[in-house]
Amino acid sequence: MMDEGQAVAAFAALGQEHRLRIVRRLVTAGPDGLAAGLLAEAVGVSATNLSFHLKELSRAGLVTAQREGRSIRYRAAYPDLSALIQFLMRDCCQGRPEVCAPAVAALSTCCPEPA
Amino acid sequence: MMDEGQAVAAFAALGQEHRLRIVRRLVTAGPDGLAAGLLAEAVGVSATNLSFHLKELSRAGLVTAQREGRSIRYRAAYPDLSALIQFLMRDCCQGRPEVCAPAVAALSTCCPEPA
DNA sequence: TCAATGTTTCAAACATCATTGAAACGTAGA
DNA sequence: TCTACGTTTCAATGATGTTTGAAACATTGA
Repeated sequence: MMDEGQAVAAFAALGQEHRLRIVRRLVTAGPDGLAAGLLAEAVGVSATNLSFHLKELSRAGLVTAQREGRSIRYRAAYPDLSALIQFLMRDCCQGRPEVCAPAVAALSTCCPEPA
Repeated sequence: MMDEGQAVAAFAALGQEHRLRIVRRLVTAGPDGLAAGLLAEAVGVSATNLSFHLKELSRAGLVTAQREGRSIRYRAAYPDLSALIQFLMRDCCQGRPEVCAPAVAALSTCCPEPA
């Protein structure tokens, strides 16, 4: 269960153009993730700058790193992204389910069906 | 459909302790929202500081304002919050539905059933 | 019209974040 | 062991964000 401090850190991490691009690129890359070098190219930042942002995202728990030979492979931390969404919407249904139903509907159409 | 710039602004707005509290308090307040004065008390910031943060949230499209006598009533912008969540998860299912299913499941249990 | 209330604006001080280039680090292959 | 490669660390700079208190603004009721 995510607490307020973690959520603030996560949102702050996502509230930066390059970092948001990094996360989205990793999300679309799927569980295999992507090496730092490829990420830098995809996002359009210098290696130095990418490293800075990855450290930030890592601190926020939004990505994970794993060395692989000379490269370092980064992956989106899917469970933490889910937890973040949960946190934001957690309280919204208190007595008023209609309020967050649109969000649920939107996400449901994104994925065929939870198995 | 939310674009990258809007999403960055929204996440940055949420990535600050006081602003996140403001939004969550407004989310739990439901469609009736809350007057600025009550918000300031609930969140624990000065009126001046609250005003600064509300302007930021307003710029990001996350809250709306409406004057009501001497007070100004603020409300969470539910559609924009939904859009933000959609944006974050939009691409995650490309060939890999299992990746964002947990997020969908989490939100589904939060709300009984979308009508 | 005056005073009281609720909120915002402004300017100043302070704190935090992003970017850059050079240097260092770890790994792999010759 | 040497060199090349991929990545991170460091220090310096510039840019942004946050907080504060005083003043201004809008609305209401006397």
